[in-house]
Amino acid sequence: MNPSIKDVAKLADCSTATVSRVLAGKGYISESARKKVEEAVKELGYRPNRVARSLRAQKSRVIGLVLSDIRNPFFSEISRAVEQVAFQHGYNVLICNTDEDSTREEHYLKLLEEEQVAGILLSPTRNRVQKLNTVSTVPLVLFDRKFPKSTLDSVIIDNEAAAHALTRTLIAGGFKRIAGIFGARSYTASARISGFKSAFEGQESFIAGTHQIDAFEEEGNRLTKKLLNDDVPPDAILCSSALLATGAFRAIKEMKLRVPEDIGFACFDDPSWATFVDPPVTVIRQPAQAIGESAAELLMKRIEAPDRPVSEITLQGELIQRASTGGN
Amino acid sequence: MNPSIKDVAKLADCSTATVSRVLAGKGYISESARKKVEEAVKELGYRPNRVARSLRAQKSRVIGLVLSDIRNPFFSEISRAVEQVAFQHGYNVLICNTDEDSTREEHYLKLLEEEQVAGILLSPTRNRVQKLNTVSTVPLVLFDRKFPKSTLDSVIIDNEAAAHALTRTLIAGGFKRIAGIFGARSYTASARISGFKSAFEGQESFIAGTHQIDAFEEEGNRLTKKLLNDDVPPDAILCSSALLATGAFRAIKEMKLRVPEDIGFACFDDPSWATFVDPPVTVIRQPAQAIGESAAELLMKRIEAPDRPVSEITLQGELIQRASTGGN
DNA sequence: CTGAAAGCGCTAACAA
DNA sequence: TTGTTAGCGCTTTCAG
Repeated sequence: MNPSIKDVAKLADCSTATVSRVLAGKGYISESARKKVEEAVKELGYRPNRVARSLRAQKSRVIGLVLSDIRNPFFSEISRAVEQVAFQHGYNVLICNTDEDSTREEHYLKLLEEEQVAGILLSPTRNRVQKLNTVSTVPLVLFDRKFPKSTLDSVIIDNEAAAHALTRTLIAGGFKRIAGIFGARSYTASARISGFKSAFEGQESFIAGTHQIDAFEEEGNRLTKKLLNDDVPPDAILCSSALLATGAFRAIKEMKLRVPEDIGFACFDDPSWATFVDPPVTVIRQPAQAIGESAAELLMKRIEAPDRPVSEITLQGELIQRASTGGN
Repeated sequence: MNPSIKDVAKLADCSTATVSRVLAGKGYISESARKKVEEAVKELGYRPNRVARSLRAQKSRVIGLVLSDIRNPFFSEISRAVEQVAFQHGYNVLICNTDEDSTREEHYLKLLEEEQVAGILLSPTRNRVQKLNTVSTVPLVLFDRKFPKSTLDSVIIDNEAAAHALTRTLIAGGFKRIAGIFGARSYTASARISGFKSAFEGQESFIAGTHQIDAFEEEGNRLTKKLLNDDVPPDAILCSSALLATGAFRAIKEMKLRVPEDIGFACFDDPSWATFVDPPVTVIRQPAQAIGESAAELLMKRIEAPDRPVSEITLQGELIQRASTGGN
């Protein structure tokens, strides 16, 4: 058994309250007492039991970060930013991965609340608002995705504008039949689809299809092959995430098509390979770090002031034009 | 305030002990009592406080997974496997990201222990065994990396054999001056370096350099550019991880070199882009899923039987030969 | 079959 | 400046 505060008190010949005060560094403590306690702590290798502490305090210095896909570099980037901010405020971050599975999301949300975390950062998998009732008592900030008219803090990018710009780049490159591949039903997907669609207004190009699938690499690969084997295949493809794009770009290469001559290509996120494949890929880079930081800061504020007004922060994606969209 | 077990007991008109028994599903309970309690639970939306439970039980149903780099797909793959196994055994997984920073590693190890997790899975950042004294009381299983002569369970791949095979492929492709880029000091790096070196025995090719750097994309990029700008640059590069490889391959492309004509290339892990870049890259694919599963299973066993003998599981990497190593 | 009571390790009143 | 004490929410003897 690990030593408890009692053991320390016994060794330092004082009460547990004194030990506690020394540890917390508050209240009045004599120099001699402090010294004795510190020695005892060191000698026993004492470390406070956070579970007891949390039970007592009815909260902990831990926040939960619920990611919909840990393999998505966009989310890992965010998690690093979150950790950084949290650390500065004295919080620790525990990460949960839902793999876009709303059952697991619910499970983790419950777990985190039952673990009495101080707050939760979430990129919700689906559009079902009821879910969030399960964590009603815990400060919660949404990032990357939000709900239509929710009363929760959120940090997202202007997905509609970004999708619009990306699609327009493809149109400007001379592509006529553009297929869009988006993640499954979510606020983000809807917004991007709006932007995608609105980009065609008053243009000669048209939509060759708007697809929503699970945002996994293999799904993107499968669908792309299917589309390109159609009787009238699209002449350009837009993917709404790095994972989808990886699968799609692989499909294009597997089918020995040339980009942009045979097929145009553009995607969200800035996959690690986007600059060194042939040709480099036009992308919307999401300010992942800024998103993570803002979300974490918002959560810290919400924890400290649960009744503050709701903030909805919208950041802008950055269009990076490369050769895959032709034109220029 | 969330309802506590007392509230449930009051509403169900029984003692907290009865509620607890119903919840745990053990001990003798009358049908009528069970029903009343279940109704009360539902009505109040009661959810047990895990912190209190853990404090009482002196342990939790949570295991910690400490990753050295959450952005590395190899680790995210592992984390998914770990979660799957853990779930089957009724455990939840909390992920901590150290970014190869041993201070943060230590921090998280302490945190997890203080949070009374049931066990920890760790890919240790550095070779300092003392560190692990800080978690001496918690069941701990190492994966991906281990220590020379430790008394801890571990799951790794045969890094020496894998590096040997990968290097031999490069040599067979006719490359003469091969540079190896490895992650910073770790058991894994050492083993791979051994395999790298031993591959040259009795061969005409020789080592153009054995480099150890932080396993980040930018580092790989920087070093590769530097190497290729040398007076006598290497004619092939071997990278010991996907992240390093991404940076290195990007450097090669940025310098407009042709692979394998100007420079040979091979790496560990199987980056998502390895099949569709020009040319496809020869790799050692690590059985990430198997590693994660084995490690998690080992941990489950260790938790249930703390005194069982130490297991060291070694899996084999798979050589996937593609065009970047020339030959054939 | 059920309830009373103790106690996990810690902190915060309150008293001294 | 320090100690005593109560209690966070839960489970688990031990009696009944």
